Amino acid sequence: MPERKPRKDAVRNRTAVLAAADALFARCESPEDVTMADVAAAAGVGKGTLFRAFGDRTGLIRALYEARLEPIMDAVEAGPPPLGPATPPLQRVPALLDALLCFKLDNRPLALALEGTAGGSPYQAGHYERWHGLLRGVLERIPEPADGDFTAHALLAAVRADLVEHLAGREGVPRERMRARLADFTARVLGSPATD
Amino acid sequence: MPERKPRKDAVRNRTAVLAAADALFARCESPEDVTMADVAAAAGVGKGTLFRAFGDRTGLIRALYEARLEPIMDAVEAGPPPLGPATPPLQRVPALLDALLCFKLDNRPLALALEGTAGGSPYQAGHYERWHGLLRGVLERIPEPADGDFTAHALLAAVRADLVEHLAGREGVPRERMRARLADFTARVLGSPATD
DNA sequence: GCACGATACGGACCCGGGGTCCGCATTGCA
DNA sequence: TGCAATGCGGACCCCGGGTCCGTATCGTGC
Repeated sequence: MPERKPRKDAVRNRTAVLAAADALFARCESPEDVTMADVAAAAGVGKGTLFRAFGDRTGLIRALYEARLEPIMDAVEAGPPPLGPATPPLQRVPALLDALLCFKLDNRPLALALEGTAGGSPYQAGHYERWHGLLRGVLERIPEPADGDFTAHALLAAVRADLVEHLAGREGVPRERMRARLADFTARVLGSPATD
Repeated sequence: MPERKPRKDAVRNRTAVLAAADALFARCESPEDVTMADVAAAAGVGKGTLFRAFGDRTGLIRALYEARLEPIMDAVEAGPPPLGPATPPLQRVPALLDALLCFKLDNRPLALALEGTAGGSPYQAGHYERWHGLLRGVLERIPEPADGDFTAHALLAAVRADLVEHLAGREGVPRERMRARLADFTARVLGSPATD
């Protein structure tokens, strides 16, 4: 498996496509009105190129998403508190959720596209597995919630892209308010009385 | 607006389509491999008829969903405790969520279809508004959760069709266990220590 | 610098599914 | 029984994801 190095034009095209797609998704109302042909055209590339580079639509979106998410994942896996692994669980859980929420607020169309495209649900998206595993692990280091597995699922559900979109986009809930609400909710789930 | 009564064959066809679609959705792996043409064929009807009766795919699914949901809605709006309006909020919230969970467990493909089809998210589905308004109203009658609006969203997110599908279908979590987990989670959100 | 195999390009093409249209059949009222 | 009005059906259109292959580009050995 010699992992032969790709041709120069191939990588150039790849990055061009990534950039074009990023721009298109950022400027769109709904992710499904960014078509593959659009992306190809915007990148000055043929559809074939696009599909060869990313396999299919999901692959493209995943690549974009991963690129954007990378810094956060780094911070989570090896960064300083409150995201990094050295953080005590009771602070880390809300920090993780807040980071996820902010990420989705900052990348609404992309997150929406990923969660809406990957086979109809985000639960086979790979990312989800990682986040869920992570959260679950942290939750299990505190005694309170009996079942870390389900709790992790339920907490992650509270920051799903379309809910975020609904609140932030449709209803115009301001960012800080959403963060506060989520923090509140998380605190309540963790058992510590927050506001009262 | 005289509300002219429909012809007899029209209503016959409508019910035939409903029945056929119901059967098809019940017997399918994923809702997107039930095609409109399939439904029409199974009902012994032309596509035109189908679209005339229901407008579009979403309309069909909504009609099916509503039919299935009706008994529960009745029980919620005018039934006895623990679902009916006479129930004290602290018991009614978990009862509502449990009912919703059970409903989605019993109608997995349908729920999946509805939440996955309606414009890419369930949040403009109409049903959602109702459930959310209801839950929010009940939540606001208890002092604990500061923001009933967000709390309602977050709790409803925990019983989303694709999460239910993921857990019950993919991971084979048994029904009673899911109900218990959800009850636990709900209790924790409501501030009352449940298991410990 | 050249020639030639390997690699990538691109856009015409295919396919499948949602949705439409209109000539024809059924209905139901006088 | 006759005649609108209403509904039927399936051929048809559109559009988007995905494929294919003749052609252009790359890059390596000489």
